Amino acid sequence: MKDILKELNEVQKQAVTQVEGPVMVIAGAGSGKTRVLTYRIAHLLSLGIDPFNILALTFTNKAAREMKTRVFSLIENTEARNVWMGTFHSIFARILRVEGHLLGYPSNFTIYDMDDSKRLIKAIIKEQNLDDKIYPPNHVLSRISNAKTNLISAKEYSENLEIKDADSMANKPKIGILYSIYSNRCKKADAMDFDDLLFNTNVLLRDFPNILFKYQQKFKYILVDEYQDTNFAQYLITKKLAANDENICVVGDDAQSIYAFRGANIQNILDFKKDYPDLKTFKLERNYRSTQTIVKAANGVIFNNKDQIFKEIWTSNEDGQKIPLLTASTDNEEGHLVANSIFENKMNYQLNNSSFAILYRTNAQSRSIEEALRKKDITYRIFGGLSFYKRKEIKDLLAYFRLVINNKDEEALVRIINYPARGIGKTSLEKIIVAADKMQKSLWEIINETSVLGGLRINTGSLNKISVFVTMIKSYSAQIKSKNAYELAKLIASSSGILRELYNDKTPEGVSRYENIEELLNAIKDFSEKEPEITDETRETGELSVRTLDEFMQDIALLTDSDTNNKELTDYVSLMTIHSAKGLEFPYVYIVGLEENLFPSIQSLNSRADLEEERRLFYVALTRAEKHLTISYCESRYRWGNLIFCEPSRFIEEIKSEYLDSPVGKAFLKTESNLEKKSSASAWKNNQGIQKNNLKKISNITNSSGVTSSETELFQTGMDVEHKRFGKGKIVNIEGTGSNKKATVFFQTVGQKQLLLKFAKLKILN
DNA sequence: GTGTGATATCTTTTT
DNA sequence: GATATCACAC
Repeated sequence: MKDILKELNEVQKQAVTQVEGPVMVIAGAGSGKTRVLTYRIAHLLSLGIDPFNILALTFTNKAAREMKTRVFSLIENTEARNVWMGTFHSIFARILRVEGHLLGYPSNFTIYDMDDSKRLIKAIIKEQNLDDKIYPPNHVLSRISNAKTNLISAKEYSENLEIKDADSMANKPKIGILYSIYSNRCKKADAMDFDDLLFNTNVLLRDFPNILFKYQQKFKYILVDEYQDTNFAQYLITKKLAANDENICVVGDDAQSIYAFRGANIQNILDFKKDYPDLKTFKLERNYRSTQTIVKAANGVIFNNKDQIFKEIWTSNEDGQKIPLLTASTDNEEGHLVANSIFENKMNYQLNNSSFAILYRTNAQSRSIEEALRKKDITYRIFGGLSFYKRKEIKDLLAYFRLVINNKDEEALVRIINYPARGIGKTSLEKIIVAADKMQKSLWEIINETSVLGGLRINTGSLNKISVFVTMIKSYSAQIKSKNAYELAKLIASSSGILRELYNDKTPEGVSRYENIEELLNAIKDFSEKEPEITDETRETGELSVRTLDEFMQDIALLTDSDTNNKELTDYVSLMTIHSAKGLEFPYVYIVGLEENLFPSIQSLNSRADLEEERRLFYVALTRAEKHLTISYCESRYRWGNLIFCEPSRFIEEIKSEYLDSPVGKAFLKTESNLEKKSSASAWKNNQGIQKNNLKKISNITNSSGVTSSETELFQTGMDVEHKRFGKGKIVNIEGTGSNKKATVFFQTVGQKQLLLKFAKLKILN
């Protein structure tokens, strides 16, 4: 093995080689945090430490994957794949699959995602005859989630006077009851939600000392990434696991703590020393990523926060260019300005699309940007948002898999008992749910017992249909262990009627759904043919099992972000929220939508802590940039369909003017005061004018590209068109002449297609 | 019991 | 502007 330590600076090397005892690494943005983690793992392995004794925890799948690839590239030895590297949730799920029986869960328990939890809580609120205006599902869910991440059980929640008072004061005294019903229902369904994975792991380690001991022995070396984002449950679990040897190394940056809203407690990193008096602390303050300008601008911004560990991030990189501030009158114009700027930079410096990232505060902002990029024919990819696994047709088929694997999975059952329509309607289902509640049984147990089902006064037609359904699911369940994942998945997809249903749907949406199902089946095929993973069990028995459907489902249950691997796309501009950009870096970064009430978000303005979190978020955004950073805001934007006016964000002013591209920087102050004085009517008129101008500009450009008189000449870039089969779309590019003229059209449902205009029979929509 | 239009709510960020 | 739910007709 090469001497990897040579590739580290002095502090990094110390952090990597301090193998024994508690270690905390405070790693500023771009200071080589991931480098320290990966080299530390490599170093541990090079010392001959068994990979099975190493546990590395991250927050996102992306980070886990990144870490794996980087460790693999450092260590030629394939043993590295036996290190337990993964997200908190996936590692704990793995433990619970083995040990969960102690808590009364089978190893095939289902993991409920947010949608499932929401559906369930909604149903419960309704069943309890509560007003969902007083008990908004999201709010109830977040109360429950909050309790769980602080390890407060439903029972403790109801008995806690302080909580009781708080809920009564808020006129929501029933939340404790909802919590306890929700927990019961999950339990009855053999299901855990995201928070349960943490909560139950803690219960397991708390109530079963022998299990705690087992994992303490196993995980002799623990590494935790992004420690500033741990919540109480995660904090306590890692502490327990490390209690024996105290070989725990946490890496983080308090300035980048951006998950307080979901229970992360910044105090965990600030107080780490209290738990481990003989802690060794290393501060990585040298930034290798960004230019002087970017580093100093970011330092200036974060300086406005009160709560932080003092550190001075510095860099010896070049000064770099100042930060341009783009001012747009509308969100669409903002998109154009950004797209133009990217286009120019690409041309001037001969850059790939992948050198660029556009970051925003909310997912909804991506649309105007997307349109502008499409018009400029710049390939992009959106991360987050509606991922593959969240699409309806995919969730439907997955619900079949889930029910087959775990018959008690209520959410899955409700979803598909009548999909495709098989004559089991609302009334029958309601009777089943009521009976299940009364008898404290799962829905499956009700419909699986003919004697019970018979007593429910469901009409005989439906009764027969239910029993056919039960028989079908049972026949699949019987084949889980014998068939490989792909064979069984294909069988279910076709014989359940899902494939037929979608095949018969010839609308563009239907076609695309059918293709998505095919894609899912292909993914399962890949999975089935992949070499089986070496587990602890394999290690003991030497047996490599068939890759079955339930293994596949375990693999994907916790994949939520953009984890589908797009094979064709390689060079694209990245679009994502700042939250999902954490840990990434790009040469050119655009931060858009810097407006009051959007960034900082309107809901963060009430408390200092929330505002500071927004500022840290801005800090994260700034420090993603390597060479060049651009920020932008607009004076008006569409939000929930209405035009609203915006003021520039306070964060813009927090960047010292010496780092901003000044002429634009000064101008915004004027616009701000002007805008306030403008009556909304005149501002609106003004705005219309601007939009018209923009339209004109665009059509001028496209008009200039060759004119001959034929029908195909009517089509121009940017037009909205409709296609008989693909539906509505937008022309993004036109090339060729005369009868060979081709158009690239981006369709809402099926994506980009190249069409020969003389055959396409496109209808112009506007 | 099924399918279709009308309408309310939504937008913070994610495992 | 988009989605999920609801009322209503068949």
